[in-house]
Amino acid sequence: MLLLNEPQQQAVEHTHGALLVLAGAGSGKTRVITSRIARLLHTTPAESIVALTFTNKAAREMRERVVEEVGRKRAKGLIISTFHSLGVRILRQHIERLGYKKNFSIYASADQLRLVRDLLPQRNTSAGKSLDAEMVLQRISSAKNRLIGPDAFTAPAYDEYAQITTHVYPRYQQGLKACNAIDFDDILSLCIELFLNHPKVLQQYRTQFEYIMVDEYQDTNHVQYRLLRELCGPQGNICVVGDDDQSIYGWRGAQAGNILDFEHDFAGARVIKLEQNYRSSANILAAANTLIGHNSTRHDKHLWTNGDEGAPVRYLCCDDGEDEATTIIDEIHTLRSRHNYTYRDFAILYRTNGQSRIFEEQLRFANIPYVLIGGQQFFDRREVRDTLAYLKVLTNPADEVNLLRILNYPRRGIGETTAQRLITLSLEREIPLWDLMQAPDIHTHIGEKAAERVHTFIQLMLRYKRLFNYSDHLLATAQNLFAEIGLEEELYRQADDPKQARRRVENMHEVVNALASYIEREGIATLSGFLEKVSLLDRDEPGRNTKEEKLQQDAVVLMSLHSSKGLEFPCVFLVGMEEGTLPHAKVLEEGGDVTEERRLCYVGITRAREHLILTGATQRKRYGRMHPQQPSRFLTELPQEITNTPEEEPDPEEQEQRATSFFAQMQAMLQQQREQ
DNA sequence: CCGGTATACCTTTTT
DNA sequence: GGTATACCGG
Repeated sequence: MLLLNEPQQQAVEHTHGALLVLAGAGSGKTRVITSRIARLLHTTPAESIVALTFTNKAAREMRERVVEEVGRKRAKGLIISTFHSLGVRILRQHIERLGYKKNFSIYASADQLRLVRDLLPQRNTSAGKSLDAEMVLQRISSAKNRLIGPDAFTAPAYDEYAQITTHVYPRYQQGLKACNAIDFDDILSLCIELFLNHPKVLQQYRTQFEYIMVDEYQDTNHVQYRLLRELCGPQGNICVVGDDDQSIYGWRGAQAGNILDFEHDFAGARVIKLEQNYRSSANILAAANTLIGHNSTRHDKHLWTNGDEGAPVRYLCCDDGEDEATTIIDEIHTLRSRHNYTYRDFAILYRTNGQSRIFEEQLRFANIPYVLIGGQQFFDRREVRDTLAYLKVLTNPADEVNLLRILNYPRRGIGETTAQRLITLSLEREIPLWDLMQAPDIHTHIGEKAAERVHTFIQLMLRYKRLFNYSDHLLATAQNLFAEIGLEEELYRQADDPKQARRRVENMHEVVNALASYIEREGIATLSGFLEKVSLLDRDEPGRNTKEEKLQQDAVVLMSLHSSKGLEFPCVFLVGMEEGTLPHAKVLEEGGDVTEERRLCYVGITRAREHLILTGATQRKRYGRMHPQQPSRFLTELPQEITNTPEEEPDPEEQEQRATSFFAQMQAMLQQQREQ
């Protein structure tokens, strides 16, 4: 085991009071955190140590590292979780004090949108376009992140959508409450509300959480900052770790100011800088330092290494997107045979998830295994949402957004008209939909035929509700339910393309698999427990245990720059180095923050250990049309030798590689033909 | 009430 | 190039 360097050691030993660790990329901050936890465990019970991260993946990895260091037994009881998981954990215990029931649902984007759409006035914007629910939702979300409630919300005159939000926000919040649901932002803001209104509850947590650690502190937003303040109290032992140069979530309300202000926010705070880099070659670090030097407001840091110069960083300018992909595949073949890399040593990083498509196609064509991280959220896919909607309603019948969603899915002859009549009646009588549907006299309002169908539907739901409550066979019950309502058949019927249908059915099965592995992992498995996990977007969970996934282990990794933070790879391809892509056009148009785009690029560069290759194209297909592209401004901000490199003379060895890669392509092609 | 086609609009980044 | 909504005919 390697020794800690001097500043690392200091950070580990400073256990009392406030501590800020400014940890440059690759400076071993995870080791500091885990060593620190290990050290605390000598004197403190595990339950009083809390470590907060932003992603489930980071939390899981941190726990694994701690377990490696101190053993499973001593790590037991440690609270290592995301902010949101901790929030839900707190709310599960105390939410009744805030007027919600314990079986509350968590609404993520799709559910939220549905709710907002129903509340939106039927008029158009001044520009004549129909109202965009997402714009309203954005404003609600950002208000909640600043702890501004529906009553306190005010709109500047120039912001038309904020004006609308003034009316929608209060009703949105009422709507959530009526559905016994909270949205993502509520998870944290309701915790604050709880703490402010119930000091005793807060006191209980303050006493329990003796040591608090926060990873990626530069990404905290206002609510998270407040939550930390509340939890750690005036004298708290709080240790935050972060790097302002890697702050890339400003658009989500993260305040890099939190890390810049830490010293006077928390009295007597100690600051320790970690600048020695253990990850990247000197060439890669030079690129990183030069680029980030173009940002002005930041804690001054300079990464250095004892290591070698390493391979030169390269920039490859390609003709178009397809050429970019095949160029990278050639590079993978070359690097792999020269350096004995495995596929998982390679990562392809891009600005937007949409860029993954072309790489997927070409990798598949070249028969190279790959894994796609992130992308279209698994749980946002329609068939998955439909499947989950059933489970949500069965745990929380007040959840009318999802009740209406499944009322006529699969088609059972309860159309829009009937649904509207039910809604109206429910408002008139002030009875929840779920109860109304069981009323004996609804046929007089919606007609005999419709009433009959509603009756059949609600009887089915009631029956399964009982089964889920009283049967031990969670999994079998769910499977029976989906079989009985004929979800699979519906998916086949709906899809116009059999391939697409198969994918959707697979996704539906994946939900069942996720449920199965949840049951396997958890001692006491409940439907609501499962839904909670799902809502917290633990996107690595589904299928994590499937065989396919295991077989694919040795695979090239594809992901967005945002999700690459915290990871490292021997070989990194940073693709789409073009104006409009990185930096993204949206940021440039809206006069947004180019420095954040620069940090994003910096994050990408610093993921690389040995080989870093930047690529871009001179033209690219956009919305199906070719469009000329300009090289990214960030290329001019790198050391000159990277962009000046003339094409190398292809040496004989390389030519041989080309031949090999051609051979591989032929093989792939033949393989494909055989499959058809 | 349903399923088909026309069409508009679009793409950041994620807990 | 793809997807979500709008509208129309059965």
